[in-house]
Amino acid sequence: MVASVLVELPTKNIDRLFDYQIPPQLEEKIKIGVRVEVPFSSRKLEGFVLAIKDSSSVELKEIIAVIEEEITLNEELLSLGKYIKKETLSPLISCYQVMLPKALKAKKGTQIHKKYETYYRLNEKIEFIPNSTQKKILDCFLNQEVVSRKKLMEISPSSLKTLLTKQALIPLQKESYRLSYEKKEDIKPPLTEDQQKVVRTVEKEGAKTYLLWGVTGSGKTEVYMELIEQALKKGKTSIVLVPEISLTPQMIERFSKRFGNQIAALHSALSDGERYDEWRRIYRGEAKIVIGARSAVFAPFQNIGMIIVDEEHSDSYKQEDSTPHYSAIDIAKKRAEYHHCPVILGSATPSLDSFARALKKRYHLLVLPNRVHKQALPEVTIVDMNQEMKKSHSYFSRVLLEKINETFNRGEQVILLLNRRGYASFVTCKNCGYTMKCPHCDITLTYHKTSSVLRCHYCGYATKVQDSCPHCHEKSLSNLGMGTQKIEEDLKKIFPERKILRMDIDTTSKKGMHRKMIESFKNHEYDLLLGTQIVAKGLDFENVTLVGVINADTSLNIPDFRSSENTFDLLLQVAGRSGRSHKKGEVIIQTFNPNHYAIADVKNHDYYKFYQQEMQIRKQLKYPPYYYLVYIKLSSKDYTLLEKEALKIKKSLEKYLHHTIILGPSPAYVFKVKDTYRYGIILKYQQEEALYDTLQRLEEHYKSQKLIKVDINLNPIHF
DNA sequence: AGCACGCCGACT
DNA sequence: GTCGGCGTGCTC
Repeated sequence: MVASVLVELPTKNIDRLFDYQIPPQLEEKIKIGVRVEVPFSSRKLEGFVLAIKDSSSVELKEIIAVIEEEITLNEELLSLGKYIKKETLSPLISCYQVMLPKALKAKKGTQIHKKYETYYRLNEKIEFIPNSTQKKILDCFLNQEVVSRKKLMEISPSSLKTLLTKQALIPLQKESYRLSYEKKEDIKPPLTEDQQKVVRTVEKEGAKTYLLWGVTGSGKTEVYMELIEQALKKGKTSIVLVPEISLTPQMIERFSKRFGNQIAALHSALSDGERYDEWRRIYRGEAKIVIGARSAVFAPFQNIGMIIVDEEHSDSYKQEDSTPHYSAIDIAKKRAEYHHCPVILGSATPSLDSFARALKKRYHLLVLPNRVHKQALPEVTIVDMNQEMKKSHSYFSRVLLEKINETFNRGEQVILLLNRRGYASFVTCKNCGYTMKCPHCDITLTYHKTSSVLRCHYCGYATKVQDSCPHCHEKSLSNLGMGTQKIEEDLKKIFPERKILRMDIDTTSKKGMHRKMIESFKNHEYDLLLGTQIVAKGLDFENVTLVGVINADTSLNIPDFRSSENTFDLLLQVAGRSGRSHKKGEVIIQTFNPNHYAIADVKNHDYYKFYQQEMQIRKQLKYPPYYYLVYIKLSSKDYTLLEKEALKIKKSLEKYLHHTIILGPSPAYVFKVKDTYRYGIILKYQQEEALYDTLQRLEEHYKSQKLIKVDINLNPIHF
């Protein structure tokens, strides 16, 4: 017997099947979908068996071993991989690789395995005169005693090899880290009428995609849990997707209280061994509910009864950083189709895309218009910082300080948001808050320090940096910035007798720290929680009655057509942290753009009004959901070659795509990374028959090229 | 990704 | 002329 194996090479230039002889002792274990180890040109590789046949036309080597007998890609996942390949123009192997945890690479029976990486140190005994590339490698050892293989390979694989044969470098193995996780049990409250109505509708309507639009504090999680319970009663499993699991510890806690060890949580803090165990529990059907980030959508369940995507507007559901660039929401819908089950997309601020579909009845719209405890949504006050800055030179307005003080005196707690999204290099006026934008794309211009030029990285428009503001003519253009640390210090000076807790990447990076901080704030060990986006989402503290936003504007300045949407979402979400229980809540939003609709519409919690205004702009400027986008990223170490090739690609795209707007090539937002230059081409289209074939040819043509890399991202989030 | 093969410049 | 550096191509 012969097995056709899709080999797992890290590069994409091999994405095809190789035939192997199945040795008699493995005949029973080899099935379609299993992961195997095979010899491949003088070393071992892993791969997936995709076909079994009687004979082959070439001389064959034998399969070495089956890596994991138990967990295989079933029929559904095998066809899902092909679907992803088609949708994302990615190599098939990468589509299967995203489905299974890396931990499966561990041999069967390994519970905890340590991860090692190759490093090198200098061999002092060897002396020779290096050439220039070799010297670059040796220079890496000036500051460090050991340097990773990865880093040296980036300089020059062949020179590294030469140095190794000369024995100028000595290899050694270094260990990486791992983490852990826990669970407990509990009870449930009765559903409100609104919640019951939603549950009944889903029961009645069945297998559809639903958009659950529920205001903050309306109890979406209770609805999710009820729907999952219904699925459990029918003997079915459920998948719950959350944006970034480490940011939603409260969600996991509620689920584990209700469902105990029926849940499996897949989060980034799991060690490979733990992740492996969770996957086995899922595969064996011991776990019935999976809660996890994007990749949990591939949970290998047999009979799915419910798929939930919480905070569906979150950009983390799209895999942007590596191939395949898939959307977990699309995969969820595809899997739901297969299993004939509902998909619930939940949010207080649905993405424009989803809301537009709901209005067109392509999604079934479900609404939770009220908060659970009949509490009104918090009152929002918008503070014009243009006026404030003239009076006091502080970034705290007087009204914010007053309100903080009052809240403290009532024995209640405060959350302060420092909106740090968008601290990129854009130029803004300190006097009037004006930000330089591209006249063609309405996108914030990016400041390039080296050439002192402002550039639009959508279309390539460039202009010299002026020294005075074109709006108010003051000489006060700058790229401002302040950190949570500075604000924490100032707050401590203003309220010396109060306890202040700072939460940002710096303070929560340590394992378990985030959860611990949330606990202690909940227990009122602190009066004020100061943080970045981390404090805006999913947190539920009943004693918080004031939310303050120090700088609502910064995220408006991100050079991204979604910046208004992202700003509005963030503000509405953080506002929702206030007055969630029986006490009335308030929100103070400080801004230099009090009339911008992304800020003004937060005052009345008016999602629909914001939606309508933003849709108009999207229509005018030809952005989604009116137009589809494709981002083609080109990268190379050779700048001239890249520039030449980018223009060539544009020309050829123009030749084949007649109903598409082609922007660029323009330098990427981060133009040069590790000596690699990056260009981008953006496509905008509504209907383009030739698109798929053209992009496929482009991908095909460049996939074996070493000097130029082409990365195609359909419906991109970031550019 | 590795490794062989094969082409071109520097040196016994 | 040969040695060894680096680009090209193949891997069941």
